[in-house]
Amino acid sequence: MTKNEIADVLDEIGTLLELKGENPFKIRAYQTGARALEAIEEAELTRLIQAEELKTVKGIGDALSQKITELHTTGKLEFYQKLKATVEPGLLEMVEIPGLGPKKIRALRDKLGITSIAALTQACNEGKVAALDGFGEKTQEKILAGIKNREAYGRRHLWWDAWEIATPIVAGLRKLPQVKQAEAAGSLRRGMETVGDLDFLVAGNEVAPVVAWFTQLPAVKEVTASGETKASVRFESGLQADLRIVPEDQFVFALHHFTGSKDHNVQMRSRAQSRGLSLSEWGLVPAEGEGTAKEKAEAARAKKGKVANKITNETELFKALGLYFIPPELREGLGEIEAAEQGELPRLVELKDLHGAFHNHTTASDGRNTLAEMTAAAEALGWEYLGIADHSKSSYQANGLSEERLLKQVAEIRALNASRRFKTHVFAGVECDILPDGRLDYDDAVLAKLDYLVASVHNVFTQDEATMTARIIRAIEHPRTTMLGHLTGRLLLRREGYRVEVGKIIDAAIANHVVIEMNASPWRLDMDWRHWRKAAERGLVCSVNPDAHETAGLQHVRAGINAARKGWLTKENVLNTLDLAAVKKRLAR
DNA sequence: GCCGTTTTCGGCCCGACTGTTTTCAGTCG
Repeated sequence: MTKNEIADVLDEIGTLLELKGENPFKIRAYQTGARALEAIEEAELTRLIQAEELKTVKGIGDALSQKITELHTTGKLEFYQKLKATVEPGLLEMVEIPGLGPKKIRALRDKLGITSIAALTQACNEGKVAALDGFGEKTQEKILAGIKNREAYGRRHLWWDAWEIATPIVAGLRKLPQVKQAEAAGSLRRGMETVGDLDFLVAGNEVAPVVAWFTQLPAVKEVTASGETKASVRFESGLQADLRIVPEDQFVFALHHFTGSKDHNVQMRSRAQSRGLSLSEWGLVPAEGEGTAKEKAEAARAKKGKVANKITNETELFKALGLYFIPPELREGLGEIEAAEQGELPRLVELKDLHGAFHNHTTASDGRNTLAEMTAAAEALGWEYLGIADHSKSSYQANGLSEERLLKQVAEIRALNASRRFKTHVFAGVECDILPDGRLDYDDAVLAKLDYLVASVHNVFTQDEATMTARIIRAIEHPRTTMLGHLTGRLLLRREGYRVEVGKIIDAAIANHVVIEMNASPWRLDMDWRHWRKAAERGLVCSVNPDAHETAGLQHVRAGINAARKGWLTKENVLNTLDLAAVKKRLAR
């Protein structure tokens, strides 16, 4: 079993234990263990298991170590199977209905014998649920609405789509006279590849006009809540958004809190606690004494107290806990706090570091803009160079280029550069299919005419993991291969990637001086950011590639930079931060 | 179930909101 599959099992064990009413801390231990596991590379996991050192991983102890080992070696876990047999499968589905948690689900099962969503729907319609102790009319309605919306609104959204909606809203909020500061927090701010909902945060004292502006936005389809400090809406796409308005001196704490992630916040609070402090969205206050953290923070503000008042931005908040500023993208609870304590946080790559980008398509294959249009767009972005890489001949469906058409395009590119029509230099490349046996799609004589080559898998996704891995490694070992395209072929929210042994491919890429791309298409963001930190430490070079099929697609490098930052990458780790002269030198190797 | 610059036992992040309640449990983030 792969580590992600094992992590899924641990998460499910956590949910099953919840449904059985187990100790909440035990449940959390399984969830923490799952997160710890996801942060380990596949090969490293194998090594740890063989060396019996799994217990050295923080969050994994005796029990989890034994269970992970069993899952990894046999693909099964007796404990899990027995546990699963004691909980009706329908109850697991019911957890996804908003407003229903383990306690209520158990009450429904114990008192009404409900073990499926269908039975639950019927009981609600018959009014039986409202009659239960602890339930009522509102709860019954909410459950029915939740069941109805589960399909339509339960899904996540691409970061890019969420960002396009959020950006003008933040700008609009900042223009309101009542607003002192405004940010979009949450997974959007952390640059996650997909976003569940939007969290807007505003500093200001007047609530009503801001809420009114927000709930009357043209894109709003439905206002789901509107209160004294908060409003919630749903957009046409099903994307939900919360707006919170807080006093100006609380803004920084709320911003940090609602940016998350949950794991990061848990660790930060734990750290505060070990220093005799209590951290919440209200402030950072001494932990001892009477009252909640909220009351203490309010008291501190009322008398212009020291702790809460001094901190006006996140840098100061982190500093108060002995940490350097942690960029939002790193706040996943994956070691960023330890690194911040040691002063070992990387200086993350930024959008403005890019001098150009490889892997872009034109009308020659399946792009929607011509070579000249794409080059003009790159010039408008201030890029020194643009790499063209249209599809190769085996990609019939994408109008892949025959040898003749490819060589014609190379000649066109050479002529365009010679004409000095654009300031942007164009590199002639190809996105070359990796054939099912790992060979490339053209003869060496043709490939020798190119400046660079992106090797990608576009067909026969069904090969088993070992075969696919060997196929890709063979392509990496080809002397003409510059970089590997979309490592797994995944399409976010639509299609899983094909199965590959990522660690082996990373090893092969490093050994052969092959770059692996961060495909910046918002649907791909492949290779996944979770692999990059360790891969880059071992010497792997990244290229942030837009995979643009039209001029607007070049902008997608923004999403790629996000993902690269989540992977702890610096400017030095990214090929296309090099200037033109340096890139030419690198490609000539 | 995990973990330990006071602990190998006794803790484990914190608060808002909702709906159901006369003081709070459950859910959510």
